[in-house]
Amino acid sequence: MKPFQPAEIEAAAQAAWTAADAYRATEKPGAKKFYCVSMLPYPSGKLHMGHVRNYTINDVMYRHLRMNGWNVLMPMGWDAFGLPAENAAMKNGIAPAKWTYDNIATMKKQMQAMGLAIDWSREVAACDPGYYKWNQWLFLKMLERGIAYRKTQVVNWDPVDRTVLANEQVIDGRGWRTGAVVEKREIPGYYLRITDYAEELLAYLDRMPGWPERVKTMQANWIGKSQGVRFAFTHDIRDAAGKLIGDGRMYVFTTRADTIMGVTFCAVAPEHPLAAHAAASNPKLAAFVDECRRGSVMEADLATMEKKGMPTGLVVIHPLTGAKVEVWVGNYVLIGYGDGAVMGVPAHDERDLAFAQKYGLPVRQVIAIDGESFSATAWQPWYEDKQRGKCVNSGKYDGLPYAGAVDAIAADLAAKGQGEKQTTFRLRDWGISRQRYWGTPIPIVHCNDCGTVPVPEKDLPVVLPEDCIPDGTGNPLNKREDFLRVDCPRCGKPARRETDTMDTFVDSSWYYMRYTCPDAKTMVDGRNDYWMPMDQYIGGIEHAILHLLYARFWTKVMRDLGLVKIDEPFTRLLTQGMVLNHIYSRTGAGGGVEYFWPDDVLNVHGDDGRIVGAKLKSDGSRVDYGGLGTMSKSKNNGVDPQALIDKYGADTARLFVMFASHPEASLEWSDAGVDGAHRFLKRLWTFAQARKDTVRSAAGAFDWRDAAPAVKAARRELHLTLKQADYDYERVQYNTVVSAAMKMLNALEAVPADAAGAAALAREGLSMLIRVLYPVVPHTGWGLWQALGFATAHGDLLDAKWPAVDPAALVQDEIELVLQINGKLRGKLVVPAAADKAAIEAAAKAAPEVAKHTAGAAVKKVVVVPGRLVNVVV
RNA sequence: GCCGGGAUGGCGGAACUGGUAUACGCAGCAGACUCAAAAUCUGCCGGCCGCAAGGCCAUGCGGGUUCGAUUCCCGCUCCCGGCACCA
Repeated sequence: MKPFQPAEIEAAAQAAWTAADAYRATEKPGAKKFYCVSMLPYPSGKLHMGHVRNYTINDVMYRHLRMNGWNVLMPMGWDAFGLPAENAAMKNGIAPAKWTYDNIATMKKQMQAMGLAIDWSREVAACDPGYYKWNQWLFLKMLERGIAYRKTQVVNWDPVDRTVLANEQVIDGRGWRTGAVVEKREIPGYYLRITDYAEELLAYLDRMPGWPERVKTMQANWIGKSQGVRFAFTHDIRDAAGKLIGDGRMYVFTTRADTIMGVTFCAVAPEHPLAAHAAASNPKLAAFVDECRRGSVMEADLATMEKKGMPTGLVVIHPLTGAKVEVWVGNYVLIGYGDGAVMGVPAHDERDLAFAQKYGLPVRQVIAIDGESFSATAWQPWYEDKQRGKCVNSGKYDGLPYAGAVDAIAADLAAKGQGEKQTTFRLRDWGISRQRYWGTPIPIVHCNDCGTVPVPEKDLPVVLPEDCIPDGTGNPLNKREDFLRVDCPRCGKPARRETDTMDTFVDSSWYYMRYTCPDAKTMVDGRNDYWMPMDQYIGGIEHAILHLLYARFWTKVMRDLGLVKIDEPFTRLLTQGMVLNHIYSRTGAGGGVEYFWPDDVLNVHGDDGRIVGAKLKSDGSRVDYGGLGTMSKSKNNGVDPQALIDKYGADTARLFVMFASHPEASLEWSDAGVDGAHRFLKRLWTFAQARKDTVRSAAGAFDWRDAAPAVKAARRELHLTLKQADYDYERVQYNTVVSAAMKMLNALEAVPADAAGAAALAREGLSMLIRVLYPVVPHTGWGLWQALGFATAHGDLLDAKWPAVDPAALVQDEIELVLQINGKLRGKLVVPAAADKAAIEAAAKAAPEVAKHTAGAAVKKVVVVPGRLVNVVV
């Protein structure tokens, strides 16, 4: 008997697939096509568990659908531009290009070792000029149409390295390399008008039944459509030249126009013209404005920082009451949102109340709710309740509910020419300029005479030099004269190339279309119309908002340019959960943090059983427990899939990752269980080899009516389990598909080998089991299919027909119902399968358990759920 | 802080539309085989009480709806993801 040797089987299976060019997909008009894509990986060095999980899900889907007759395409590519390559370059002195290409080679080899059904003829890398040329081309089209435009953006500035920092490079408000306090700085950059598509991006969410509700909710909230009122406070504040600042108007936006009568102060951003005006004659205020410039631009930082303010000494006039309202500078007011100024209504906004209490500002109640009392000092959530309140202390608006008050107030503001209703979106335009080297060059030339000039289409691509090595002090392209020097496309005089590159989200916004026609002479061609929209997209939940929203936007722009005929790119979306592992660290005396590999520590538990810390196995010294987090190299908590593959083979790794949890749930890593997965494969292999001759001899037809009772029971179990597995495949719950395969083997093993029909059942059962499990463990499936001689009967397993449930195998004469009394399980009831409700009720009333537990009390009600249970209520 | 999600035995998890909670596997315990170990096989395996029959409790915590709640509703706790320059 041939022992289970994964390395040998996997090599043979992969060689066979390669020889047959088994995964090359072609456009077959008329055939039912299925286009499934995994979010393309960043080539960080080696595959990690998240990749293995992602691609295995995709591969299982591919093989299952292909066996069910679909024309399936599964491509792969590389998100090859990005910051990590520059970081690696700084650390190792290797050019980002070389580092990236080396990583791609390594990771491609690992994917091939996993046995993934990838059509490699369609491979795309974002750093290939043949790809990013089309980023540049579409950018120029967007410029022509006004979808792309230039304006200032606020960035994190490291004053020591004199460079722009990514949010990731800011730690506790300081630059990660220099430790210098980061400053906000305004610089020019290019934006894409995603806000022009906000309405459509929101509306189409309702037409996307194949997307998880949670993702659609997140996107809808992110787009954040809200109705409100934009209105002006007037003033007579003039600059040094005597000119009215802002034409004497300070605009604010509010979604709570019904509370305007409760305004007791206003706050403006530190960069607001009124703040600048006041600061010019007030050194203390100038110092405060300067202080506000420090810190990062991250929203999470801004939202959690201490709210601070300072009075400007300026007043503006309330548009409805005519009252004077103090203007403050607030560090929490952002110049980039709306008009950079907000109204303060402490009585009905929790954050305004905190601010008012801190600085002794008045609180004025203007909304009341029947039955609830109001306190100007203690916050109650109902103060913010739009639906229950009515206006009070609001003059002519008293008694109006939310909607009525908003309408009346908006009308009065409009009549004065001081305000109007407005729909706003939380969504902001997409800033794509990055002051970094390793990305798609933005195809713009700066000319002293002509200003910013687009590169003509015929000169594309603007090729990125591949031999730069960044040193952390800014974009190395600024030192590359051969790249910088160019003649102005408009006037022909010497000019200078733009050195900013594009956000890597541009690369990932349309790569899945280039897969369909990687050699097209245009951005996409007719092949794209065959494969798109994508039938199934699979990737991490962390991409639920940004990447997916940008890709949807990009698709709509391509549609409006006539490049594609679709409105949405992804029909079905599967957001796989994160692969998590414990994080252990220790902060050294110098402030540096050292991370420890989870296998090297032992947990220390607190009284409540929670992990409170850990000890190093090597010397028993204490390390801190940092909770669960995504596996990452920087946290030193990654599990190397290659080690699993080397030790057990790819199929064990695939089986374990699929079995460990539901694809959409996060997966808490644990080494235990990998052995179990391997043991199961070995058990299956051994069982099938032992039945080899039996299976081959039982090729003829068998009349199941002649089977022994144990064989009939096992056959019923097999077909029931197959039915369950079919359902689980359909709903992409692959963990229970694996369970189903295990149950099938358990059922087959339990049948006595000499029972009537045992040989026929072994043949039918193994043939079924191998096919059901094949998508998960294709190498083992391939090996067994051949060993049992099925190859000649069905052709190659990859294109073998999916097994069918035999309804006759499921039929039974009697069924077992659960007997409940007052909702508690008290016994079982066996009734004929055909029994009707009345018969079941009668049988239940006659059951001894009922007499015992009701103790003669009158039966009030009997609930009968056919096929499931009877509940007797007394 | 805001938005989204999660919590089920010692562990990973299952339970489809409100209907037997803990399928399947891991770990553990006992036994078989073996000189022995490994491997393999068989059995047991949520907690408490009980000789047993059986009973009670249990799906993060506190309430509610229902004949019946892991599932629906309200209020919490903790954890995870995202927050626009990590990808």
